[in-house]
Amino acid sequence: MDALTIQEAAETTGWSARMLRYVERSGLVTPARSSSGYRLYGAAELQRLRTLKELLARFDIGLSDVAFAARMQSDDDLRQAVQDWLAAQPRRPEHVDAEEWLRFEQDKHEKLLAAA
Amino acid sequence: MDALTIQEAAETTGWSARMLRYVERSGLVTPARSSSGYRLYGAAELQRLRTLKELLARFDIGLSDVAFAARMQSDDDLRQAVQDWLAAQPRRPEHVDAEEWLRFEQDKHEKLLAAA
DNA sequence: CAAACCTTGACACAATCGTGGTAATGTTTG
DNA sequence: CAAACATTACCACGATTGTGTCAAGGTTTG
Repeated sequence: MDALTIQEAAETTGWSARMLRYVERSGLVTPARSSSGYRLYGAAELQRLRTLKELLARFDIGLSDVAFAARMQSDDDLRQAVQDWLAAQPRRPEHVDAEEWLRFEQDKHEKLLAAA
Repeated sequence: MDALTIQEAAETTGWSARMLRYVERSGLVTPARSSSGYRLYGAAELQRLRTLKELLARFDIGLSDVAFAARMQSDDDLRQAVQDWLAAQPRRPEHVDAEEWLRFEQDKHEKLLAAA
């Protein structure tokens, strides 16, 4: 199985060569290097690039989001701290005022409409 | 009264009133509302604001990062897709590839020369 | 050797994030 | 009632993300 240069990889994955370098800088897909420094994309990298593209599009998320998820996965302290913080909020505010505030908002809008 | 207005909450949490509204818009800390629409920060929200501030500072991450983590936690499909993608990652960059590729290339050249 | 690649670095630009302000207007309170 | 405070909506501005392009120079290859 041979490896593709950045331009070839770009053509077969739908990314631009510029973005392949950016993706690499983000730490998400790191191709091997030839002895003279050329990036070499193998089958594994190409597959990861294609699925990454699909992942971003499907959920409308960014490279930075996936990079953060990767950081959370590799940094135990970070993952623990974030999950602890998120876990401390399982339910919605149960305030009875919510409903009343909604009516208030509606009133405000009606007033604005009436004033026009 | 155990609920603070936005200005009082700002003073006791270290956030600015402006940022408390921004944090709310990010979906991370949502105070209750009075019947006239005023934000009401209770002990739980104040605590969450303080720990959130500490979390961001400690790991040098942004609100958007925590917001993404929250989205991953509540969206099963997203979490699954991201974790699947990350799980398919090669353990660690094996720099063996460059050498092997080099040998492969040399072989190819030798074969080509031999065939000529 | 020359064309066509590759590399890093830099300039550029739109969009978003993280903050701070101000304005117009409604609410609470001394 | 007036001062103080809330609300939303907007303007502003630096930093980051995502993307393109171009320059200067090394590499591969016909």
